Amino acid sequence: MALEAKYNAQNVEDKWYSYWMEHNYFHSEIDEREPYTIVIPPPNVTGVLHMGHMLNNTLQDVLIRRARLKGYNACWVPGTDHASIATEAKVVAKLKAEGIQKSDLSREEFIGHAWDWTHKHGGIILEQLKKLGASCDWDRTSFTMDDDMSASVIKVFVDLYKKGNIYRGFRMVNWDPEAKTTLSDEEVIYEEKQGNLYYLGYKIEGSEEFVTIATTRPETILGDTAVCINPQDERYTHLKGKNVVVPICNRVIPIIEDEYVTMEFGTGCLKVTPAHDENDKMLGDKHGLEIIDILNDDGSLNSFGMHYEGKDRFVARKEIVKELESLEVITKVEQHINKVGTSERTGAVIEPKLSDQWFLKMKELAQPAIDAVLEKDVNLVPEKFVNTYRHWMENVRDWNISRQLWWGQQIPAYFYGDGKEDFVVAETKEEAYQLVLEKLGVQESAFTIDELRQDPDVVDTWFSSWLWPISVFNGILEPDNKEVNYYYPTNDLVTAPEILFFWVARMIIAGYEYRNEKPFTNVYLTGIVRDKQRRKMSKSLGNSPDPIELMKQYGADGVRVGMLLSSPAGNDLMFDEDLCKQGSGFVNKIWNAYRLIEGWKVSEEKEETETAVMAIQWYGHKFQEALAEIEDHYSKYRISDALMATYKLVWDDFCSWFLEMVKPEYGQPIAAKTYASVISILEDNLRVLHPFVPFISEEIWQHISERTPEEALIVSTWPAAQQYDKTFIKDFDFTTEVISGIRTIRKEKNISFKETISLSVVNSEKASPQFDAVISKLGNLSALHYISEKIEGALSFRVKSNEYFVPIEGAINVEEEIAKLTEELKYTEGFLKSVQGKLKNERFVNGAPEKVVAMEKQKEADALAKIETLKASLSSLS
RNA sequence: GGGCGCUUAGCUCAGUUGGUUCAGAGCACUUGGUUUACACCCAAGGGGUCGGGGGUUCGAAUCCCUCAGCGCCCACCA
Repeated sequence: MALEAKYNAQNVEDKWYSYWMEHNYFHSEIDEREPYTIVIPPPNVTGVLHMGHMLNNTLQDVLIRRARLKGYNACWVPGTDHASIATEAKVVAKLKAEGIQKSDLSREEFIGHAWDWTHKHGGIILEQLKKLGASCDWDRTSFTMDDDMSASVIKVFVDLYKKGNIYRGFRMVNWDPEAKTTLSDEEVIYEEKQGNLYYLGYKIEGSEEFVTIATTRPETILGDTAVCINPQDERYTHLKGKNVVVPICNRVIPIIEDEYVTMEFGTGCLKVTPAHDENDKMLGDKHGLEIIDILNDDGSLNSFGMHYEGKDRFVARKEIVKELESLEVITKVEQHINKVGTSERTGAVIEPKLSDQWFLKMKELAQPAIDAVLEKDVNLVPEKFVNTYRHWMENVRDWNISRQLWWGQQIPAYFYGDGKEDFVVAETKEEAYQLVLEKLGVQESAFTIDELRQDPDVVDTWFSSWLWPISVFNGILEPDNKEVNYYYPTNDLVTAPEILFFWVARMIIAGYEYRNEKPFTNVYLTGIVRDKQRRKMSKSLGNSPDPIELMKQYGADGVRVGMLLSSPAGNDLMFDEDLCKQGSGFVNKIWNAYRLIEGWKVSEEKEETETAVMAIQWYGHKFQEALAEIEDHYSKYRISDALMATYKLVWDDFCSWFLEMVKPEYGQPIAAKTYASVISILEDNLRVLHPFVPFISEEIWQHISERTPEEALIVSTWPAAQQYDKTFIKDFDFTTEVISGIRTIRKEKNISFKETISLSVVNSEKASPQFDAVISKLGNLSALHYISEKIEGALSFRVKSNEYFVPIEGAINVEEEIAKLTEELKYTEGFLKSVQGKLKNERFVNGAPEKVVAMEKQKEADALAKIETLKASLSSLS
């Protein structure tokens, strides 16, 4: 069957992906082999594939395919995340477009819509991953809202509550007025925003005097319950113990004293609004201040906002400024840059808000997770993230895990009264009921189960995904099951540094808490995919190419290579479509190399050529050298370097040198023995190529000969490391220099590559003649002579101290030649001078290691010899 | 404000404990080449005071100090 001249990625890729699926190669089950496990960072269930996923999953697939070839029981668990807030926001928006408000629906109805949405859009992203070639064990596909996953979350919640790690607290939390839910500290993004610092005069009670405070949020004066000064501040000594009047609402509030106030900032006089600022809350608690919350859940002002009631906080701010101006209490307005917290999901400006929420105590839980990373039980790659991780973990604050949403695991807390402590936590309502009866010490008749009210809130999405490496193997509900015991801990985790705290750190915590063991050994942190202008690729900027389109254009193999070409761990990837072009160019190169081999006629009678014999020997060594380098790169997770080493091995060494050497003369057959070696070498190349370009490698592999399903490349073996001869490689390198010299002469003198020439050498280097046949073939020589005297008037070049001559009638330009030689002489003399300078320096001779001194001496001798020959050549010319 | 990291060829980056092969790779660029796998190709070639300055050393891209620029993370300064 003749091969198509042009490689059709689309057809080939679909064909082999189906074949792989059909034969279940991706599926893993417990056996006697050592497992190698990766759990996918579950993408949002309703998300679509973006460039970050492409990078991430290409890396994971490279790792898992290589592990599979290395004989591990490779298991890559795929799945999706229900993404509580993100998905709920999408569903709310969709319903709104249909004229339905969330508040019009019951919880059950809304969740029904959410499931519809999930079923409709969910899993698209997983289908897209298949296009990329992701060899996930699809039988194990999990979803964080699967029944067993949710049950695991509930079990863990109850467990942590019982252990006293989870508590309910009335605390200052981050409130997203758009999603109308609280957020964890990690979900708040601080952005620098240009704002104003308003200086407001508060009238001192019983006096005509004013005291000036500075604020960036003038609307909050309606919630002020004190003004605070530093007791050290002599400017305000006279105010101690007095009261002031808040403008507009005319509330009388005390002046309190606290060291907390920075005298240098603003006026050194601080207004205290305990309901709307964490520090103010702290002051309020300390000084027993009243708490006045002026905001509704949607960010509009409530009745404490007086005539601004119902107006959005930002509208109210503007209008209040106007009123304050008219009251002439604004003494100054300064431009002020401050950091404003915004919601990671909705972008809304976060309001600090006091409310009852569920919190997880982190400090104790974090300790084993800190130790694990510091003791390198868990390796972060690159290592620079260890510091960041440590710093965060050592200063970790309690985690607000409740969300005022419906889409997610509902908190298993049941209320039976109106008191702060009138609740129980249990896995089921029935258990909760029993607990309540016990707690109250009453009979069933006194309190019915229907009177129990489950907390309407759900847990943070990350409170489910932190169990992911355990729960995908059902290790929470059945801690001693065979699967989790076999596959856990997993080997590698590949993810973005953005979620180091959100997810990675918490998984490590959960791992130690629930398995008493790390969840994975290595964490490979990728960079962010950016465009050429270094902007992060995002939907809103519209600067992200569509991965599916890219794969159509360049083939999945091409895009994989493109993604990997420039993505060192932890460094951002400056994505450029040209990288994919380079990738598909590489695929094309592999394809054509195979077309060449495939087209040869094979002859049993024909003898192996000397060149081919040397080529096969050399490539054997070269391949091993490259393999060692590739392995080294892999071991350090330098995947792009491993790819580049493979790229050069295949393109330069295999195609440009090896194939050129074994290639039979035009129209001639190739010796059967040579052919067999070429095929074997090609197959080894395909094995190391496979993790990077799975499709074309399988295509060629299967085309080489008929293979049974057991013999597919995907489940074949990684080449074994062997001893190799470095000297042999070095000698060959010398040979390539000679060939380059011949090519240079041909080019300079315009001698066609088809025209044979004769070469003579003065072999001062005593170079081995073993490669002479190679030189003859690749240099297209008519003859190769060893001579002892230089040839006058011939074209010449040097490799080290060897001199090569190509006698061509009248081809030599004496002047040019003299100029060239003079220049080289000058350079060599300068070089000699610097070497001799070093050798004359006693401190160098005494201080440097012998090896280095000997080397310098050798350099000196070489230079002297070279100068001799150069001078001789010059004198013969002139 | 605290912490971490970066600065090497036009671009993206390697450069392991200072010393063979230390100034490299890929891409881009220049020049020449297509009847014989591939123009998504072949061959040859040009290109960098290793951010600036200072120091340690016989010797520094590599170690120390300092300055400049950039990036990331964390932090409640109104």
